[in-house]
Parts: sequence; structure tokens; C-alpha cells
Amino acid sequence: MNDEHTATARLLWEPRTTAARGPKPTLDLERIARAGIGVADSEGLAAVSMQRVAAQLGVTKMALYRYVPGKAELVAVMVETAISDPPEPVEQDWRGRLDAWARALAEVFDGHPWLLDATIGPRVMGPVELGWLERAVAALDGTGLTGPERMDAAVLLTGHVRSLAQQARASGPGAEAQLGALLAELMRTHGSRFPALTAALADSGGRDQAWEFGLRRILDGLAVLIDDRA
Amino acid sequence: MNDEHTATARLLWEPRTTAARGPKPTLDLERIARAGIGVADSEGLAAVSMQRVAAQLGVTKMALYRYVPGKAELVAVMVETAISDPPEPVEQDWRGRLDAWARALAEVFDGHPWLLDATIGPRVMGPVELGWLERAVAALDGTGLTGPERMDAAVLLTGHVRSLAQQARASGPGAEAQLGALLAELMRTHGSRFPALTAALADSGGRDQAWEFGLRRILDGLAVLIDDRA
DNA sequence: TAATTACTGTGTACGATAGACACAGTTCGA
DNA sequence: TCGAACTGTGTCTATCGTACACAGTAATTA
Repeated sequence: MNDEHTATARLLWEPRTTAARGPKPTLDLERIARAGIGVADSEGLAAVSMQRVAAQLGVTKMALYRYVPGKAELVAVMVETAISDPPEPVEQDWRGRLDAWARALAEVFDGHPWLLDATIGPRVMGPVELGWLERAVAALDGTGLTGPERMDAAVLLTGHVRSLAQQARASGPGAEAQLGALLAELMRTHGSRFPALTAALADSGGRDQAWEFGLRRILDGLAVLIDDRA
Repeated sequence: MNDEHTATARLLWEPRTTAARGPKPTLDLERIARAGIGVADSEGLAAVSMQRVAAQLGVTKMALYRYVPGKAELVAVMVETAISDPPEPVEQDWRGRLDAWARALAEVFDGHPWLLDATIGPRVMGPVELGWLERAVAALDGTGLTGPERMDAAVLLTGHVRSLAQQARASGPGAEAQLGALLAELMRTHGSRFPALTAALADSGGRDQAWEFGLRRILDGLAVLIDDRA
């Protein structure tokens, strides 16, 4: 029962207790998290090591273990810190609210691409992350959807944002753009094995609409259900 | 230019050349990949190390480097091998085809949960993986959608499948189910900060419909667009 | 047949990683 | 004033990916 998940939960949810005795701590959890975020932002999550973060703060790596049980928990705190608070709900209908929510979430992933790596797999959500979910569910209040349906809609939207953020990272600026050239090369050589793909890539009217396209489809699909309920 | 991505591309796309001279190889790429898949299936991607895979095959870890340039490429081959070929397209309308496609893809992720970890981030797709994309795009032939739109729809659907597979892993059977208990505990303590979530979880009619819910919403959204075109 | 050449798997070595543990210095409460 | 609680540090181990030299093997060539 007392495994790593509960340790993470305690770290993310329980209030920090200040030590009564002993020397003043040089650091605090927030500063450590920010240092880690700095490294991850500029060099990726793989570059985040205890050594690296500690060096950034002018301390030995072992000092960090006074604040964090292990690296996994450090990353969890980094995630919770990097996700800024969800935006204030806009005064519109459910569609406008969800639209704004999705765009704000996309901005978070855009600012910290490593969040995609750090938030994969089963894990404990912190209060800030749960706050985002709360906002999405709240945005659907008064639509006639049941509780589980509102949850499912939020999950669906989150999935789209994540998926497109990942896509953006692969085809975005920087050295990764070379991946596109590689794919083009492969399609030129083996294109005959993928006729539908070749055709689809050929008539490229306006590109990079995947984000708007998916968002509109999802909201349209929700609208069908909501209208049906009314 | 000659970086790791091109090495992966060569490994995945170019035909294997057999050595003219020298001792008979004890292994082949396929066996190595299967060994890695076996480890990943039972103990997760984190348990896949060169040592572990080599031991599984009765060889030293260094022997693997005769077949694979490095671990990253090994994982790429594992991915390409674990994703079985896409299913034969069913004889139905676009909606039936996409529906079947999505369910088949979900089964792949269900059988190899580590694929979620291994397919994150910018990377080179192999022929099998690209074959899946091809099938999804082909399923939308004759719908009046443009090429890019068909691509975007495929990406949207893939994102949903991935997202829900991840969700399933977190709340699925096994020791991870404890995460749900942890979340419930947190909601009991801090529930007042998340009123909409609390309400949504309270009136839980039928649970675990997120997969069907999302799929239906996406297909409905696509239907709106397709009908609009006609 | 003998020598050459290309390829195989192995053993050793190195740097980087996460983390356990003992220790000395620091601060507050008794 | 003394001891308890806490701090950051130095040392140590196990594990990881991988570079490199080496000896054995099989086909090609002389």
C-alpha cells in the first residue's frame, strides 16, 4: 500500500510542513521544480538528472533527496508546477468555453513539450492538473449531459490536445523538421505501397489544419448529442 | 544528416542483406525483437535492457549490437514488430470501416501497453505503422473530404485510441487499480475544491463508456462535415 | 590446399545514472 | 547547556548503454 504513488500523492496534495529545528534549508520544493523545468524546457526531459538539477542550484545531487523521495516524484512535482492554473471560464455557451479551454491547454503543452513524456502512463494527478479537468467538466454544466458523459467529453478533448501537441513537436521547427524530409523520401521510394496516403498528400490544399479540424469535429459531435438531448 | 533517425529508417525500411562470409549468425532481427517484446509485455518497457534481452536469447548483450545500432533502434524494431498488420478493410460505408479500424487499433494497444511509451515523441514510422495510417485514409475514400482532411481525421481517431488506451492502463486491472482508490480518497478529502467533478462522479450511471462515447462523438462530427459536403 | 578477408560473439572498460548510508555541521527547544 | 532534529556532503554500489580489441569461423581467392 505504501508505494511510490502514495508518496507522490502526499507530496502533491499535503501541505508542506516546515521543520522546527535544524539548519535553514537552502532550497525549497518550488525552486527545485523550477530548476528541473528549466532543464527540461531547453534540453528535454531526458536531460533532467539529479546531478543536472542539483548543479543548476549549486548543490550536490544528494541534497535533493532531502526534499524529494526520488526522481519520479521530482518529475511529478515538475509537471504540477509547469501546468499553470486553468484559465478563467469565459462567459459563453458550452462550445465557446470548451474551445477556449482546449486552446489554453494546447498552449501549456506548447510551452513545455516534455509534459507529453512526463504525463504518460498511470500516475497521480495533482490539484492543478485536476483543476483543469474540473474546468472542462464544469464547462458542460447545463447541457443535459450526465456526469459520466461530461467526464468522457473532457477526456476526449484532452486526448485530442495531447495528440496534436505530439504531432506538432514532430513536425515543428528545429532539427526535428528533418523527420518530414525523411518521410517524404520514404514516400517517394515506397509510395506505391500506400496509394491512399500518396493521393492524400498530393492534393495538399491548406496544410496543418489538423488541430482546428479535430477540435471542430469533436465539438460538432458533442453538439449532435446535446441537441439530441434537448 | 546521418543521425539516429536515418539509422532507424534504414533498419525499418531497407531489406535485410545476408552476410556472404563469416560465421552463421546465431540470431536474427526478428528473434531479438520478439524477445524484447516478451520482456516489455510482461514487465513493461522500462524492464527492456540490452542485458535482459540478451539473456533471454542466451547471448551477451554486446552480441545484439551486431544486429542493432543501439537501444533506440531496437525499440523501434520492437514497435514495428508488435504492431501486427492492419485488418482487412470491411465492406461497409466509411463509418463502419473507421469503426472497425479504431477497434482493431485499440486491441493492439491493449495487447502491448508499452507501445504507448515507445511511440511517444518524434520518431520514424515503419512500413507496418504507416500501413495502418494508409488504411484509415483509404477508409474515407469517396466521402468528398480532401486529402488533408482525410489525414486529419485519421490523426484525430488515432489520438482518441491512444488516449483511451492510456486511460485503460491507469484504471485497468492489476496493481494499478489502486490509483483509483487513491483518487477517490483525494476527492473525499479535497472534493470541495472540485464541485463539478464531485457532482459528475456522484451520478455515475453506467461507467467506463469513455471509449464508445468518444468514438461516437468523433464519427458524428465527421458525419456532419461529410453530409455538409454532399 | 593455403591464405585472405569478412563477419561472428565475447571480455573488458568507461562514463553516467539513481539511490543507500554514514557523517559532520547547524539550529532550536528543553 | 545539552541533546534532538535537521541540514548538505562524500563515499559507495548496482545498473545502464556502448566503445573497442580480440579470437574464432566461414566463404572467397590465390
